[in-house]
Amino acid sequence: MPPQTRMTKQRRVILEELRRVTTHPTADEVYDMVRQRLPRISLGTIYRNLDVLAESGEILKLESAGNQKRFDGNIMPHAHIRCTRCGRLGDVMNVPARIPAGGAEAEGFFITGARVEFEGVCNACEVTN
Amino acid sequence: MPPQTRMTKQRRVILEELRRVTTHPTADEVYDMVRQRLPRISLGTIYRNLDVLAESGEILKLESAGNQKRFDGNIMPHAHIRCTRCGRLGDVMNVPARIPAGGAEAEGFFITGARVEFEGVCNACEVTN
DNA sequence: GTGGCTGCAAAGGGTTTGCATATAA
DNA sequence: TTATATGCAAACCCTTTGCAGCCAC
Repeated sequence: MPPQTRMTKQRRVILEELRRVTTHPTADEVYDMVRQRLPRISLGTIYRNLDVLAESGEILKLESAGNQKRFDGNIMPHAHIRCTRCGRLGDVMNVPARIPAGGAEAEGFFITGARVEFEGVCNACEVTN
Repeated sequence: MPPQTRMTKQRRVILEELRRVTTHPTADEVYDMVRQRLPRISLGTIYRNLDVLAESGEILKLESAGNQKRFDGNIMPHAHIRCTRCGRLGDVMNVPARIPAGGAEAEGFFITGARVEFEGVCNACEVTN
């Protein structure tokens, strides 16, 4: 049987902080947020809990472009918009159905484009299971 | 004025190898490919040239999900599909307009989903220019 | 009580960079 | 000739991991 998980103080606070914001923080940003309530928590614990919480479906580990992974306490499927300068990730609630060539203002961003990425399992991986 | 660039042997071979394949290699995969022709090239040179070539628009640095960046010698805009197991990135030429709930076989992948990511510049970055 | 969890620190993987030398233009 | 590019190696950033002690259940 799969190992049990324990709702430690650290895990609970990480989850609370992630649900409190809509900013899709990186692991070190979560670290800063949580440290204000649990000053002795370690970055390793942050990473371990983010993985556990993503694994159990309580948060989303965002498979988005960019150097650092970002996390989302809102598990409802929704699209994101990424700032190509600073990497900030915003939620997309209302976006014009058509983005004109010059760009469009929406969601606190000047939107310049969109990208579709399909995902699946390639034949090579399907064979080797 | 911007600094001039020189078409060195290394840069030319990197570009040729990238145009020869449709596999969207990572930097270290490019390294392996190029080393067969230029055994003394260094990984640092690979990274520097991939950046220069992407900057000048001769190749694409793919802003895709995943840990490692991937590069594309085909600069025509086109969508990609990523293997969630091994990270392999394929070109999307023909995909069913509708992916059924169970998934669909296409492009050498078993496609399970798709993700849209908008991109632009956030208000904070627009202000600080 | 005990197995999962923590803090700490070291290691890991991918990428960038400083420097002396080589070379395209 | 000379500024750009190279090879090498060290540094860098983000993330993962080994370990001894701790604590949720």
